[in-house]
Amino acid sequence: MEVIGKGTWIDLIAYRVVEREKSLGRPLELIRVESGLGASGIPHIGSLADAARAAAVKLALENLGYRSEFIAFSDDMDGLRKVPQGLPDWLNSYLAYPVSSIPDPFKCHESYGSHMSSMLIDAMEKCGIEFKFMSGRDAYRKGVYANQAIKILENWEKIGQAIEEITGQTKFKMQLPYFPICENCHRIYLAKATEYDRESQKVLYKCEGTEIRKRFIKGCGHEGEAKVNGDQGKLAWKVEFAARWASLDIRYEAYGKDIADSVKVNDWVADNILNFPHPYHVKYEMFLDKGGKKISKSAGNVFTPQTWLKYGTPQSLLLLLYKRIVGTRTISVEDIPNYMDEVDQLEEIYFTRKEALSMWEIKLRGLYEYIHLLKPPEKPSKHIPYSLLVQLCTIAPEGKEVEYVSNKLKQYGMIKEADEHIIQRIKLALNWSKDMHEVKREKVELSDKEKQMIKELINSLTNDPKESQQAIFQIAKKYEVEPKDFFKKLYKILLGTESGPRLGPYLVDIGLEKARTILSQAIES
RNA sequence: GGGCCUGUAGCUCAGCCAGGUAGAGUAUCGGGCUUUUAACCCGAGGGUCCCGGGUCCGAAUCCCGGCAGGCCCGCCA
Repeated sequence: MEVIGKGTWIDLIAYRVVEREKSLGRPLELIRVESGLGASGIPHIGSLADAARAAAVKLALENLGYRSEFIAFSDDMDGLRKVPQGLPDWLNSYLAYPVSSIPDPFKCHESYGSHMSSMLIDAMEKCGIEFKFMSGRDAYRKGVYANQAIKILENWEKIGQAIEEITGQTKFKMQLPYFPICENCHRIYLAKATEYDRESQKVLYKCEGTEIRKRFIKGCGHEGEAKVNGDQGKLAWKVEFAARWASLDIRYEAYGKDIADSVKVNDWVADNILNFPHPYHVKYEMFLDKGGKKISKSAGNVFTPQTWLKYGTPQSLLLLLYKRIVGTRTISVEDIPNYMDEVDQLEEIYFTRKEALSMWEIKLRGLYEYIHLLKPPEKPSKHIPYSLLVQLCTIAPEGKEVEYVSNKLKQYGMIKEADEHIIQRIKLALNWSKDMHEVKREKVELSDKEKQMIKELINSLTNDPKESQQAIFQIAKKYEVEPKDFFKKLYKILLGTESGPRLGPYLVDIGLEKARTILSQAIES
């Protein structure tokens, strides 16, 4: 069997795009792919997935020998329909405002919309993804798809009929698929446009109000007109993609199953009204949050790419997104160690298995190249299991974690010197350990005898791990207590668990001063 | 009402989209670490790949039909 590109699903999509374009007879000088960047809420990992995968298809097309471009398109003309959890209440007074007209609640960007887009852009940049940015507002302002909008509005009744046939929705039989921004109250969606004037290319509207998310929002009653060629309003989603595809010559765009109906309608509009064969599509399932200990406890905390990057490398995040496209993915911070180790496994395969490969290995090597955006490193890095780093971080004395962990790694003979790469990994594992592997010391019930034993231990601790270890046994023997039980109590006090690392070395590692403090506190309570 | 996803070891899941010897982590059990019970290291057991048909030399994987759980859309975008 002949392998396409790097052998992954990404290559298969690129291949199918090219084959389809050939059969349509369209020019192949430039194959443009697109991804929409949501601008109305905090970008989820799923938002990054859409963009990262489109970027990968672009790379695959180039790898197959075609020129390609990836456009990341910010939907910043969309109105705010719901204030995301965790954002200030005053945003409620901006409901139905285009997100590009709402002040940035974080005060660092031009608008609410640009703040949200910039969070996604930040994640893309951290992953090394290259893209060409476009803003919806700019596109409307410059009249980028004025011609398409005019064609759509001229045929609005035909389209309304098609929308009913495809989705059962009858709304657009009674109004234009165009939402003017009310020039009086500056909100979108509330004004109903029922008439299109071909001569002046204007839409006549009345700001009546509408139901958004089961809540009726009253309009201001203003009657006005909006010029189609400009940013006085926007096309409804049901037709907007089509206009965008046709004017930007988009050949591929993936979509989530939540907007499947809109895509169907847009395909019809592109094919039948705009005479632009719709782009090749792939439908993907949603990402579902599984949450994770501390993370999910704070309300309204969506799983952002930034959250992932706090614990994992960009490559581990891209692995999550590129591994496969089919099927629902549930994501959790608890999975990150697995993905980190899996990246190392892929690297191992990439650098050791270069010939006589099975399809399986070809795919994995391809996957490794894609998580490096087809620019894999020349040499493998040092592999240390993430779980080991986490464990070392968990027992590391506070404030000196990186130093402690790198010293341990040296002792284990795993590294000679802690370079930048290792230190980075330790920091990620440290974040994970702090948030996910929390040491919770609860009050431990102690008998007077046990208190006495601990007091004696405090006095017998020395900087020699062996001596300290022996001290525990000697004290247990002296008080005629099973060493086992004494150890249990000590673990409980120090780590909140019933078992743990060899205590002598551990006590020395955390520092005698600190060990004594913790033990003294336990006696006092 | 329409569409989609999932079902694999006790548990959590990978493998399925391009068919080729059934995998990992965890739990369990056994062994190791010259006074611990290790969170460490080595090893073992553990499977009707949800059920039933079909295609194929060959099916966890592709097709058809069930069963069970979940998700999305249904006049917001």
